[in-house]
Amino acid sequence: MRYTKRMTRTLPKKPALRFDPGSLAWIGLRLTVLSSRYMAPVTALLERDHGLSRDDVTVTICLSITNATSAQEIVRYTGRPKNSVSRAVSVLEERGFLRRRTDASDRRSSTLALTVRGDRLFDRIAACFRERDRLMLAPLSPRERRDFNRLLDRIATPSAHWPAWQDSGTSKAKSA
Amino acid sequence: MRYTKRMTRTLPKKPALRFDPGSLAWIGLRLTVLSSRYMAPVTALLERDHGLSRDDVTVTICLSITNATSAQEIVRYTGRPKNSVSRAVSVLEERGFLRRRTDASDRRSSTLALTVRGDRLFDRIAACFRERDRLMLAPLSPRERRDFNRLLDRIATPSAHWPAWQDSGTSKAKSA
DNA sequence: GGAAATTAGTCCCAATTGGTACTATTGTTG
DNA sequence: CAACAATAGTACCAATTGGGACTAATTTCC
Repeated sequence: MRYTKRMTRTLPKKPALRFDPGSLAWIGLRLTVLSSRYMAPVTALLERDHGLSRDDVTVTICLSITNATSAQEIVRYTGRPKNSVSRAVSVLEERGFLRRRTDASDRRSSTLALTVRGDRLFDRIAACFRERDRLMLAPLSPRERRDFNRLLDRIATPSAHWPAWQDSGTSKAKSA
Repeated sequence: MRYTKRMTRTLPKKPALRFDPGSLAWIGLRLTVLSSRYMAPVTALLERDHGLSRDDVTVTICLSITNATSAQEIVRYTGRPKNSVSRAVSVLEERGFLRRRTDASDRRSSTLALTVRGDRLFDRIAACFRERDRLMLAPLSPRERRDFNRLLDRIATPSAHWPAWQDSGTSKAKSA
């Protein structure tokens, strides 16, 4: 199954997989590849057209589609490092996309809320995602889409409580 | 990293979603969240226990489960920047995980192949992924797993040819 | 009540990253 | 075949990133 060096010039060589995709092997990796193919153009476009970093987008979305109202909650929900979230919040505030109000009941934290401009920004972000969703789901029939969505949900919901690592026998020794 | 057993005052507020997960809304985003919950512990563990960067892992996997034999093919397959791939290849070579041989038929490029040590490294990487897959698929029955896998494949296969962006009406103007 | 521990958020800075320019080699065209 | 274009891979370096120290506010525990 090796490529012969000769024909490599003209063909847009596509490394074939060495395992059966019909099997469950590497399902998480394949899911990750899919996710990155899905996201790359989205983040590229939002960066190019609106100067938004990945975390800017994450924070904006998080404030719109979850009930998170503080930086800490965004950190917990997204798993991003807290200084990155902090930075994104500052940027979004400077650019007038969100307002920060010190929480009266806990003056360490701030209550975050998108401004009207922030809402409009979110709308544009959401449009990108919807467009991308449409592309992704194109190969499936309406019924298959519902099935896929249902199964995805069954997997994704518990994922919030997955252990960081279920410490199987893997040794901790750092190999030289 | 456990939460304190007792959170008397501070409720472990979990930002609830503001949309129906039963609907198809935000399916790509949910998939991305799942992917990052899946991957984060894997990359953390491989970094901690073996000093492997994300790209080191990517390259090792790519050389094992695809037919890629050159840096360029890895670039094309993974979408990673070529200098990152180049760096990873150097690191893996220095550490004795792969061997680089100048391609006789095109002396610009090198033929890459994992060494025996590289194969063993891959085995350890693969074990991480399998463990993670097991966790991910736990909520599904055998039949549902096959269904999910089938639908994922139907989506993921064409994703290799998705356009970077299908230039919908979105303006290119950078909003002030 | 007060010392100690915990938490929200910011700041600093070393390490990583990835765009771009560059070298070397190969392909292409007249 | 000379000149030019394209490609594989590396080097350079500016920008981004994220770990950890730090401040301020709050909770816990005695």
